[in-house]
Amino acid sequence: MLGIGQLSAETGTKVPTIRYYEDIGLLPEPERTAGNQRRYGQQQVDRLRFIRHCRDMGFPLADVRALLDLSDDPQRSCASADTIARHQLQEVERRLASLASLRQELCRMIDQCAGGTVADCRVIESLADHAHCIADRHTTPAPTEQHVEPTRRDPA
Amino acid sequence: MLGIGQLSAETGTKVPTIRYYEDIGLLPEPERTAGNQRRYGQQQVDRLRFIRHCRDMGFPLADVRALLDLSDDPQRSCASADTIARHQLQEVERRLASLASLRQELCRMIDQCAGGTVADCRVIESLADHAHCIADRHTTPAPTEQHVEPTRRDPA
DNA sequence: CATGGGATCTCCAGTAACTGGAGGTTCAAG
DNA sequence: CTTGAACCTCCAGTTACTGGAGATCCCATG
Repeated sequence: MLGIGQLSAETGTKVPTIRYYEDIGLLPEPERTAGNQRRYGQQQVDRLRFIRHCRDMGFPLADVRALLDLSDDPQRSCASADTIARHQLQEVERRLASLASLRQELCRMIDQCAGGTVADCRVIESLADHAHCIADRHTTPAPTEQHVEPTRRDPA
Repeated sequence: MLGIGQLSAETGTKVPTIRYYEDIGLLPEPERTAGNQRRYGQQQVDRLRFIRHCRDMGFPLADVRALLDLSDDPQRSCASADTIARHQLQEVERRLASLASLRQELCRMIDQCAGGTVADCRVIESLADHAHCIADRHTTPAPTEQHVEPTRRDPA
């Protein structure tokens, strides 16, 4: 049986995070010593590793929860697991694309910076000027712009 | 002069977000009508566009603040703007790399899913099994693992 | 000039996914 | 038996917003 610190070291998860996962019900309440300290067995280690792996793959905790429920019941069809993974893949590809264009724009900005004063700094200018802006939300004087679905909130 | 709703439409920024930026001091307090409603001029529009563009580029608000301070004072050297941008570029490239390997792993998972029950679902298994895990944090029984710098918290 | 409905106001609470600290208790080595 | 590291609970803070309640304002009609 491991203490919470050992579990933490074993899985690369911070101690408060483990307690947090327990609070929100991702990890079951573990056994306790007479003195009220948590003790974990191999099952918990595996479960936490599963969670971490999911998180590393970019799954939000809600998806992780769904996946855990799934894997707790091996009789069920794996269709939903597949769906979640596919959905996640789409998300990842969306982000890849947007990061790639972002990188391009950053490179352009940096390349053009000659190192003088801010007055003629290309970086600042690029940031202020939306002529070359790749994303077209929030562009320039769009006359009749409605809420085109912000799409904001990829915390990239 | 624009009302907050017009500014919102003009820049693709939600109204509460504009007020939030004002609260945290990114946007100066605007003029008000006799009835206490905010009115914005072109300067504010530009400033908010600058902010949005920075955010779209992935700069955290702290960096945006630094960039704004910089651009408010055109005499200063643009070295720090350049530094911030370069730093951001590194970050972007780091994320690109990690997303790319993530995509690979997701693809592998999905390819192998034969569509049966969870018991033999490759997706679930992949998530549970760390043999192929690309990231090596939180891996398997690493005997002496110290805090190798979590590196977690790219909210990808 | 009255009125009504949409836009705005402030304040507060909540989101995700943790993270950290205060103040107190327990475990295990020496 | 002592001592110091690890652990406990509770709570507040982080980032970057987002949403709702309840009250007020603006302005285009009638």
